[in-house]
Amino acid sequence: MTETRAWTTEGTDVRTQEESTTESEREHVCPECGGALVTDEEHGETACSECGLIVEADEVDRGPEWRAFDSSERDEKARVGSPTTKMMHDKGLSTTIDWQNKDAYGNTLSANQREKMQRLRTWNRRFQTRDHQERNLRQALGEIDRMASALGLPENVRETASVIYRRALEDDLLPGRSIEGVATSALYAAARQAGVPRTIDEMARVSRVEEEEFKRTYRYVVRELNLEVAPADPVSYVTRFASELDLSDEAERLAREMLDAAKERGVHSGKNPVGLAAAAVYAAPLLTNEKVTQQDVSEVADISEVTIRNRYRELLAAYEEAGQAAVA
DNA sequence: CATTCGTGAAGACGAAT
DNA sequence: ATTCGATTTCACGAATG
Repeated sequence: MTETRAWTTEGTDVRTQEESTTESEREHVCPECGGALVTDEEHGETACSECGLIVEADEVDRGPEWRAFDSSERDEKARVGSPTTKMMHDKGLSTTIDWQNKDAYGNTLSANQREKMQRLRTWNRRFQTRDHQERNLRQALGEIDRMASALGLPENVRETASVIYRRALEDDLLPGRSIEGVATSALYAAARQAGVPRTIDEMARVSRVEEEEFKRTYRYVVRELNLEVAPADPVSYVTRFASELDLSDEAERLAREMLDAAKERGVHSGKNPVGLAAAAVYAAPLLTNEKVTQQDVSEVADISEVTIRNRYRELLAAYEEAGQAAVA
């Protein structure tokens, strides 16, 4: 396919052999016959002008993918349009309407016509912005899907996330922020709302944005959209942490119990729920004589050992209180 | 020796101004 | 934008088993 291209002259390659030799660079010489080398930018090839040997062929071929053997066939197969550009979101392929109230011959339009054109401009602008939002959305949804799979989040969470993202898009929250960041935030919020929260660290690990940007964007999105995201329930982390630490069911049950006791006593207000969950997952095995170090829990939960210590003191206190209340 | 515990300094965050 | 209070983290040393 590529080898024959050097000899064919069909398609949009209307330049003659002489033209291309004069306008192209010829710094190199053909290794086969010593003839001048010609770079054909349109087909992404560098070929010898004498023997046709292709020296470089792995650049982008901008020529047509079809071949035509006479002019009628060419008319049939050719698809027309301006060259594409990366400067515009739609690569310049969409309709544009001139601002001047002139027709194609330069004549001024009637008032009636002018009004019509004004309406057309309005609609055309709407289609273009809609178009670019569509692209934006598609990329974001792809990202949400990718991260959701990486985090093992179920389908309904992805749907919630995409709804949140759409709202962000409609409320013009995107300018100045990355698609990635907003997508990550939407997924994080959705997971929390669905009661299957992931920690900020887990999110940041699968996201393509830095943790700092992610947190900033998340706060912004929540505030602007008035999202109601209740503080995560520590209990929702317990199962995951417990299984990663190979805890017994007994210990896991105990951990939940302690968290419930703590919740009733309002010990958890203002504290990082992850830290509380970590403390419970550390404290429970102590009571069931399983060996789990603070360091183990710290690694699994991404919480410092100090915080585990602080929380678990409070947790034990609350649990004992609750226990005595139950006895009394 | 490993693990746990407690502390003070420092950073980060949200709220209020 | 700054300040303030609460929380979390880090680094360290001491205590415990």
